[in-house]
Amino acid sequence: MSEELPKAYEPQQVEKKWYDFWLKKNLFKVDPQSKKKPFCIVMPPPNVTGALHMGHALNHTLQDVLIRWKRMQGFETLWQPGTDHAGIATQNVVEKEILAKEGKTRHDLGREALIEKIWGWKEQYGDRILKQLQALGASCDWSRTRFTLDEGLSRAVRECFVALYKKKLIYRGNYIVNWCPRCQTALADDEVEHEEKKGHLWHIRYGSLIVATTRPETMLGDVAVAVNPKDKRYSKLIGKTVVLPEVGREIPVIADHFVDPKFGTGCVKVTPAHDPNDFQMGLRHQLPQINVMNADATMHSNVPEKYRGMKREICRKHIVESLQGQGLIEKIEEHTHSVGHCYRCNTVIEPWLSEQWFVKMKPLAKKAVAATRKKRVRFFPKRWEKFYLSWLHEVRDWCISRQIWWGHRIPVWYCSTLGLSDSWTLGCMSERTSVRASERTKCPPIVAIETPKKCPKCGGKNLRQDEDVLDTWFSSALWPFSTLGWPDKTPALKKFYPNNVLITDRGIIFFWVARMVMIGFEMMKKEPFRHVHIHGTILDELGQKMSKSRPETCIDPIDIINKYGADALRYSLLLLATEGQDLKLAESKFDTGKHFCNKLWNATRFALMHLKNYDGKPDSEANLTLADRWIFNRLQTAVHSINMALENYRYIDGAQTLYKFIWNEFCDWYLELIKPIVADNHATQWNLHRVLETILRLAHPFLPFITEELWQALRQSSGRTVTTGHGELHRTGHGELHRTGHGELVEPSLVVAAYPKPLTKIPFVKEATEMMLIQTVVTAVRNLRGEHGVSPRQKIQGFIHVASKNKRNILMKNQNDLKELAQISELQFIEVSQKPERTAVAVAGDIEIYVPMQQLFDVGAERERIGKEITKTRQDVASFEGKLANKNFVDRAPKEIVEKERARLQEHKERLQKLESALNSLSLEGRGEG
RNA sequence: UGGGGCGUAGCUCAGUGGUAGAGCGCCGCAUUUACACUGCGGAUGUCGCAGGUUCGACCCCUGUCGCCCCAACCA
Repeated sequence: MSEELPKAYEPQQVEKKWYDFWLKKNLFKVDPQSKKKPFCIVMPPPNVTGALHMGHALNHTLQDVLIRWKRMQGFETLWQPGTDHAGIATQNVVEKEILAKEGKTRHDLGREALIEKIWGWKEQYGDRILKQLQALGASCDWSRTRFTLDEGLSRAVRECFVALYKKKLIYRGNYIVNWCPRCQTALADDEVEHEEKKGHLWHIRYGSLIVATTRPETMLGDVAVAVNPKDKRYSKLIGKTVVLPEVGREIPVIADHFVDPKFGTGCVKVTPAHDPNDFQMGLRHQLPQINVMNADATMHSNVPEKYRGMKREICRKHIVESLQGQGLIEKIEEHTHSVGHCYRCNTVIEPWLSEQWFVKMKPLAKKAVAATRKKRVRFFPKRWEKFYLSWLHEVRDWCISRQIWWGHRIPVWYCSTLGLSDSWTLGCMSERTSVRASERTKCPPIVAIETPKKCPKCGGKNLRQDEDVLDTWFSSALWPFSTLGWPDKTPALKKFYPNNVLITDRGIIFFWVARMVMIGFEMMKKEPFRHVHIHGTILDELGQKMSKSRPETCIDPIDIINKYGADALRYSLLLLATEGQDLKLAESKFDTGKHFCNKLWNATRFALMHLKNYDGKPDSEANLTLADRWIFNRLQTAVHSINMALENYRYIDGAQTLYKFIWNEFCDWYLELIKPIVADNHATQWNLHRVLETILRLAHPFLPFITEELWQALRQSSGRTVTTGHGELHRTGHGELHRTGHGELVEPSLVVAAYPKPLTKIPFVKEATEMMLIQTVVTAVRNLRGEHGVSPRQKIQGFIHVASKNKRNILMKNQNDLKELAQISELQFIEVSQKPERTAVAVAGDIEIYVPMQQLFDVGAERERIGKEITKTRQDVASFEGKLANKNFVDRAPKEIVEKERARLQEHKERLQKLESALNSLSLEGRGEG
């Protein structure tokens, strides 16, 4: 026997010890050569600059529960960890730091130096979030940790880019894109967040017309005014021209169906270089595109001199003032509209014309849709499937080039043999567009996995790589196979692709899930994963998303781990994680998990105290008490439902079942029942041991740390001869042996112990029913005490009448338990006629328990109590009678339902009768007394 | 404008076509006992509103109100 456990669970001392032990024993390490069935989850790679937040905590708890469960079930489990290089975010972080520390911008440093600095930063801080995941208990194979920008994954990105380019699924084009003037890069459509903003609608006179605009500063790039062809007001003007104020340019009036005659004045200024709709309109009418802004959203040199270099917001002010001065502002209206913001830095997005690389999405989406229809990819809960399909149906081409330096540089080279200047790489995209090196040389771009030595067309050696890098999500899209070694045909890739399940938040279904499915099919010909489990989003107490910009809304998981323990954090989250529903969180919620851990801790403490003299040897089931049999029945029922719950991603059901079983059955009833006898009953000791040991295995995926601590303590307490219930231990594939050869344990850990398997037939069903009867009677007596304010410890005398012979036998046989739990000193089984005078009565079904009043019970209170029960029972009886009096019900309802109602009516009638007679005798007594 | 979710006890949320559940909180009782991070007992609901289907609706259908999320449009 080891030292006794402390009185309360102290997670801080336990967690680190076991996590280190698991790592040291390589228990999370996968063996791709193993013959065991594979089970693989890839972690949604957290942002390398990130710190663990509650969303991660929930997401990784769910993954860990699943992976630990499967590992214990004997699967070869891989939980693939890693981080994402998060191009824009990471570059922003490091740029800010350099500016603060050295006062330098990235341009002062230059590309190579900045990238070097970022790698340095990554080496120093990049594993912070992974360490935090370890504190949570995440059982990933850390030896396989990958980073989207590491060498292998970069090769995968280049392979994929080249393959898609060759299939004409990647193209380069001059389009209007979402441009963040602060990050100075293009963004994909879904990287733009729209916010409702109060603004103005300025009505500006353009010669004979009045246009309405929310962005007067873009008028400098206007090339036309459009009206609806059916709009009679303006039909005469179509084909005419007007003079653009401020600029003096003559621009045509065109007719286009896009224009809504009912909005504003019905006249739209057309600025193809600064508005996506105008861009399309411009293409339809072959209009020029005049870019009036620089990359930083200051005004370009092609606008009137007085506006050049102004920020767009300032320019707007000046233009409006100038127009007002000329009397050209006809009206200013309040106008609310949604404005796009950069999802990384919240700067207002500028729609901007530039040359970018795109992925053609329609053909990819088609395959993904087909596969989803064929159930190759299934969503849990199912509704997210529709959500994802509807996005795929309307998918637009994906802008994948980013004008930043941190990321996978686009594997495209341009031949510049003719000795052109570098002008095409300048920051201003319009200039860059106007001078294409490749166009001048007439050599096509070279798209290659390896850096080319010379131009295959002209043999020129003056090659220059495209300056842009790829969207981070491009590399994330390859994650399910790039992490397994692709493009090499590794054993891991063979064994673990497709992955079994992806667990994530709905927020990245478009960004990531859909793109993985599309790219997975395109590159691997197979779905990346079979199931997608979408869990809820964590909200703060007020139901708002937790946001770094409002730190007061955030609860830091690491704080919670320090204060409550990782198991408490995990378990509390699991109890809140309703299927796919968002969860409101307040710190107080973590008490539940903490209390539960402490309960389990103390139950084990109790067991260890009472197992001190247990020899660790099995006994015979024949020697088990009713309580022993009952708890074994309840245990097996729990085993069954917890396995079912996990099978269906219903973590909350699993966690709740565990809670109820451990707290309300094992602790509240079983431990109380065995208390008086366990110390010298070998069979019960054996049963207590096996049930507790199974509980710890059952609970381990939910509560990895405390269960390991307790399981090891239990193991040591009974020496090494104890086998693990129904289980044997699994080999992990690496390092030492962890299983029982023939009952002998070598370096065991709960991590690789067998998960309790549901038995084909749940045992001791009869005993479970018997126990229920005892519980009913005990509860009835306790209720009586409670209602009369009689102390739970105050022993009372009891007389019990049981109409059914069978039930009476059961109760007689187990009267010691009954007496113990109900604190009855003397219990007599009687006929109704033998009922003593002056008693309080509890009625449970067809059983009556009479308790002599003595000084403990108050006649008045008892009359009142019974009166209340009678009222309620009468209501019940009336309700059943009403139902059964309804001919339609009796004729049409299923027979068994009608029978059930009849039985219930009978039961309640009897109960009523008993209560009435009890009240009656009390009343007589009352009169007698008076 | 379209899609989706939610509305059940004071709070946070489960739930099933057959008399409404849990945790927390609240009230009463218990104090050398595995655990006060405890035990025993109790109270608490027009299941958003209105219709419909059904023998029977919290559950299915229709409408409606409120809150939230997503997408599209917004000159």
